[in-house]
Amino acid sequence: MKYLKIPAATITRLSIYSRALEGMVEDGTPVVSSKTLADLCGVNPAQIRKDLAYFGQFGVRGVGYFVKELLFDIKKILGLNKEWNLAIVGMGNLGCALLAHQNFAKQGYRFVAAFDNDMMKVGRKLATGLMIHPIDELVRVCRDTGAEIGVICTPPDKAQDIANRFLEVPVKALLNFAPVQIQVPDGFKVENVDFTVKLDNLAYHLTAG
Amino acid sequence: MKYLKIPAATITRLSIYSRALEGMVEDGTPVVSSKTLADLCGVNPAQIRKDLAYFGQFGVRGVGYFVKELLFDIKKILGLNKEWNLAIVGMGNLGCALLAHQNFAKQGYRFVAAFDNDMMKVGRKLATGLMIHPIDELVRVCRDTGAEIGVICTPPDKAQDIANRFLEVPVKALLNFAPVQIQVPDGFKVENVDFTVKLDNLAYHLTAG
DNA sequence: CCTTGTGAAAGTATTCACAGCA
DNA sequence: TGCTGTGAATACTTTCACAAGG
Repeated sequence: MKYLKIPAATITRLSIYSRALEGMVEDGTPVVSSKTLADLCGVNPAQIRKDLAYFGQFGVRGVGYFVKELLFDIKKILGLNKEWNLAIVGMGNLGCALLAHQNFAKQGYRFVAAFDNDMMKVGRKLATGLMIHPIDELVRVCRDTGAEIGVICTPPDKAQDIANRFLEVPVKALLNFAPVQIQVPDGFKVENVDFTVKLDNLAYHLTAG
Repeated sequence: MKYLKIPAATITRLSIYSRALEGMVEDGTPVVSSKTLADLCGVNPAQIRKDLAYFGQFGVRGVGYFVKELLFDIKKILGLNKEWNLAIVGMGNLGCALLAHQNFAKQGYRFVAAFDNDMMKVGRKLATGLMIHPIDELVRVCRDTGAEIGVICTPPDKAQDIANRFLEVPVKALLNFAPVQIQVPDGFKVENVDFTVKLDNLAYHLTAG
């Protein structure tokens, strides 16, 4: 496997392919062509083949891809052949909902630490058995629990400060639900989840599209 | 304003610019250069100028952009000079958290209808005064309440069926939190919010990057 | 002198089209 | 024959670089 810069969009699509493949495993579909998978994921078949080509050869000419094998290979590419430990900050409505959400666990993401600055919440035990810590203890608790990915669910004005604490752990990857752009040094990575940005796209589409 | 196909990425960035500009309005910053705004949003200054150029001329040479004016103009471009009515389906942890979330209201998005198939939930009144309806009533209630954007928070296997009902209303824009690709006809638009896709990106970065 | 607005250039990403192989 | 793997072609995006203008 020779080195080559992989487009970020390719990684995102691999993730989407894996969702579709998981569905096929459940249905018992043994083999799939790039055409069929493409239709399911709303992309061009050549796109799928190109995306996979960055990492090797996974198919059989004239046949297609073996679903289970391909899923396994994609998960391995993405680094999902291990569990990842998450630490979450901001136990408001959204934070609590994320903690309880089944999808994370299903995909191998596990919450190992939770934080909030509200003294009414600190010390409370969650349904999962997780205890809420004050934010001052973030660095220590993250180190103790082996947190690898930080999830930020605080109001926007707190987000950068929380991020800075994570950098100190160091936790090198952040999932940010606050509607601000977080600044991090090279080597760290932030993914933003901003619902209202998506809604704005829809609003634009309804207005102009 | 001459016609030209606008990149989807441009719309997403406009939305991000508007978040930064909102912050500046609060701080009382009167004027901003493309350079400063770019640093704040993590993009190239020329990118900002190009994005805006699709829609007209908004700046003053040698000076920059008047923050309030630019924010107003961007919001108008995005179609945010009106309120948008949302209908949400699936009142689990996530659905309830979204309903309660302040950001939506702040950005001019208002929930006007809520649905669930769980008979324990149907008929319950939420804190916002909203009543949970059974999904069979989706088409009627959406028409009555003037819902314009549908929000799907159901498990993945229900998502396409819900989408089909929305199409019938017709609600032409959907925000989908279920980790499946939803198929819709031309003219309809779906935006996906999949946390685990974002997490997979982070996992890849931690593994390979 | 500073910063916008914008053609032209560079850089990326996607799609085509077909050779290669089961 | 059918579908993958992939170079070549196309399309799209971003960045550069500078003229225009307060």
